[in-house]
Amino acid sequence: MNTPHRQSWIDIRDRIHGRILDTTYRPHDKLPRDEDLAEEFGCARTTIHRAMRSLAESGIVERRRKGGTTVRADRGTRATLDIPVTRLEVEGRGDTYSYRLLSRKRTKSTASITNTFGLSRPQETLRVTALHLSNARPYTFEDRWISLKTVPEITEVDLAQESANEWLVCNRPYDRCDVEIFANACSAADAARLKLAVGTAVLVIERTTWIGGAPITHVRAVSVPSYRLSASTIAK
Amino acid sequence: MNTPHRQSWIDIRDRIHGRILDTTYRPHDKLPRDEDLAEEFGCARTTIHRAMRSLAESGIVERRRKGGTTVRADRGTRATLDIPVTRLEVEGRGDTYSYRLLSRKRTKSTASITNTFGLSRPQETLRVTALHLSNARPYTFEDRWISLKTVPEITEVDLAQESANEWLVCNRPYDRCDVEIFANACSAADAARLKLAVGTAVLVIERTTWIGGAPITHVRAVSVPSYRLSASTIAK
DNA sequence: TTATGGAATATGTAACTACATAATATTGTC
DNA sequence: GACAATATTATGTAGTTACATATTCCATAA
Repeated sequence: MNTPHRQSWIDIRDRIHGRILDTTYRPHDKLPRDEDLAEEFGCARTTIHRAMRSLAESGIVERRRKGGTTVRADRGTRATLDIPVTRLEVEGRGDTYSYRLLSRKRTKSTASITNTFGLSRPQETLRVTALHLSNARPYTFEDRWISLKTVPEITEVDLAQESANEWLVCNRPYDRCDVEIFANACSAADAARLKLAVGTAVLVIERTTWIGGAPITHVRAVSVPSYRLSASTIAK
Repeated sequence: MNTPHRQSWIDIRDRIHGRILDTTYRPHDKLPRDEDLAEEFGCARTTIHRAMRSLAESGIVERRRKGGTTVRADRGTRATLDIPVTRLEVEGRGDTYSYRLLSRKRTKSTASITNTFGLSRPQETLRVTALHLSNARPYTFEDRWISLKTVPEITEVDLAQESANEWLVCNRPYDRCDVEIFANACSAADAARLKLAVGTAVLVIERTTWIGGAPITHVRAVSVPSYRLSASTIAK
């Protein structure tokens, strides 16, 4: 009698992936329909579907209704980046975290920020600059703009005590986040705050978060030269 | 008679997310069991499961067998980064891509590369340096080490014609990829290759890929100052 | 008190069915 | 031949059932 043999979607995924690796299916090729693969592998279509979703999420194949599944030819590197809350990042290394509020000012958004927020006219914002320290040494400087229309309560938060970042993370979840990462020569102002030489190469992370289409905050975070982002993609 | 009312897992996800946002469920809190939520929302447990997996992938909740689902308190920013193949990135902007092989040498891995590859002893490698150009101007310089044990065929590829990157992407898929991103002051050698002033701030992306535990390649890619990585996380 | 070894339990998932949805393909009309 | 309406089709997913698996918890033994 036959063994029902429950098959794991991971095995199926790896077998399909294997066929892409050994060029049975080449870039631009169309794969068989889920149903045919299911029959071939002797599993349910849902299992094929689960495997395919994983491959699609990894950027290995592309799936379209009615269009079928094709092997992507433009596959680069796809990695999931985790940018932790600075305090936890520092403490996670066993270092001592501290935080210093540098400035806090109610102001209208500049043209650049207005544009980043996708608005047609300037809006009232709270601009906050602050320094995150690791073992009492400057670690990350942040220059933040908070929309007072979206987050009016921020004016009542004691930002000298609690970083805007953490207050927002805990109280203002977002449904969209844009991130930009680039290298920059440290300006005189940033250099002074981070105690670096002017022109030092620093990593800048800019983030803008939104909720329901409304901008919450935009922040430019400049970190010391030792700062590194890392990611690892392992097939599950 | 009652309407069966098919519910989407996306709706369910948003409702659960909403409860996290409005602090019905707070960081560290344990959520009800999937089965109870299913009954409450009037849907199947599989639908709750699908929604929960999405929330877990976004880093919003943490799930453990028997342990249940908890709201993460250490949530930072999680973004999926796509690092495209350089040629496609340049061409995608409508610019003209070109490629120049600078050097190609068989050599033993240095201590640093040996360590990166997770090996105990040096291994034979092919070291390749090359320049990617956009509109005939230097764009990215890459310094690559390819394991000759894992990829012996690379010696037969005409790397003056085809970039090692693209050959590897098409012929040597990987199941693990480590990525590191940081800012660096351009060395004299890198500056000459990219036609930049020494010390210019540049973004460096280091990647190591593996297949079945065996190292394939390690590459250090240095890009011109205008280079930016960007990512956007939109809740599906 | 400390191991340890087995229940109990919450999540994980495979199979099956039925239907939803988005594209594409086809047909009909002008 | 151009275009719009319609049929077809491959993937997407909800619901159900049944079982798998990882932990925690607890009872028992050392």
